[in-house]
Amino acid sequence: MSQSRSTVDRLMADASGRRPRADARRNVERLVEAARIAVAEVGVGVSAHEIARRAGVGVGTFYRRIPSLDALLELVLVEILDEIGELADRAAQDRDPWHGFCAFAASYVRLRAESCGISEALGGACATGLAERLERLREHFRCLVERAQAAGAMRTDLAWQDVPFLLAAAATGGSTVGLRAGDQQWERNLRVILDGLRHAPSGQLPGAAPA
Amino acid sequence: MSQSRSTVDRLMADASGRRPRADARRNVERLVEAARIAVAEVGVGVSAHEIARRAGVGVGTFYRRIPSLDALLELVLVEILDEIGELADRAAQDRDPWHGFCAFAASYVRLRAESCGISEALGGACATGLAERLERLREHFRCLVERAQAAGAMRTDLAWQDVPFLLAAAATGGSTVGLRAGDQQWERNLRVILDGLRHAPSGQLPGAAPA
DNA sequence: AGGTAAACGGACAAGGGTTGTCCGCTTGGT
DNA sequence: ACCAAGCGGACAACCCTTGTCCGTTTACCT
Repeated sequence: MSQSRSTVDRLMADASGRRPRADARRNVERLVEAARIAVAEVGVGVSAHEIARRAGVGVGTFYRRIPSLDALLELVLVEILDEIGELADRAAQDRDPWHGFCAFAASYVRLRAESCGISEALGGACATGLAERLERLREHFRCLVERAQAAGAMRTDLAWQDVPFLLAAAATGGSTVGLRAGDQQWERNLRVILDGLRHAPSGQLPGAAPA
Repeated sequence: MSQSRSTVDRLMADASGRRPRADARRNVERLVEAARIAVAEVGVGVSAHEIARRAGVGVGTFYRRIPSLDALLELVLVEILDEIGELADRAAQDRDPWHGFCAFAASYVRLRAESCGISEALGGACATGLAERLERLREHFRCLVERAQAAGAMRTDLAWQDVPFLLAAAATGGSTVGLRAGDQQWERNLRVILDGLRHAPSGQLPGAAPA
């Protein structure tokens, strides 16, 4: 929320020193919040009109304060990526490496499962502002995984680079073969994957670690 | 290939008894093959022009024999779903339930990983012709999983409905946090997941099995 | 209360993508 | 050599997108 406040402030910043009208600020707040929800529900492909509609304002109002649709989307995504970064920081300070890793994994998978926009942002090639965050995130993954492996809690026949893929996998929801995933499917998936990560390997992993 | 032949034959079938010209048949073959590759590489969102371009023919040629883009896509998808059904049949006849399950899982995940169109077809709400195949496929999953569980090879705290989600998860490829998956990432994912499926559970799974 | 500038909403233009058609030209088969 | 079947791709029609513009409304200040 504090994040969201500063985001709104940045958008409201005006070249002239004039203080903006109260309804203007309220509408920008609504737009940012609507964008956040829409990105989660619809994904990064959401349209400006759709966000305006959800915010209960016209498109004109959208474009008065927001430089472009892409700018708003990047704002929202960067905000969430920074949250993920904080989660990783906290997990890295856990006394128990395995417990810290599991805690982070759960938060990460949950965020991915609940916001398809974040999954897309993490998955696809993306804007300049995000690339920097992704690099930090990779560092976090490396740190958490290697610590858990060093503590003997995680199998060592896989590379830290495998773990982002496995956690992305755990977040796979939607539906398959006509079955619709419940809200907790990601937790069930994650449990199985964590069990697979902990136990002794059943032979050499095929292929090489991703670069 | 024999599948593909009959598919082409169906498309070439003409109201009048006239035998079609050789170039016409060749072009339809090329179109079906191009559609298959395009569905794998691009997904079910591929356009008619794109398929024609890949086949090296004009759009006019596309629409002469093919009733609609959707019809062609469904044709291609049904073909692959039927292949998957055959794989499941074969796996169900394996003497060793766990080995049979693993063999099917590997083929299934591989197909999903290598054809994003199939993943989409399995994942999304879909056309009438596919729904029937999905139902058969669910039956196959249930059979394979319950057999492996009855043999004591697979943990029993999860439902057969969880397994399609886990295998869909294993097929997750593309890229995450800026890392691009190699050709064998799905094999590495699957290995970890299979290890997680086999071993004794680490407590009750959260939530309920998907309906 | 009333004046005024800021803000609003949504019709609109412009652009890009889609499916599917049509017709002048080419080519395979007899 | 003939000619119908087949070909290619320009084209129409449609949909959805982003972003602009302007007549109307509204918050704020005196």
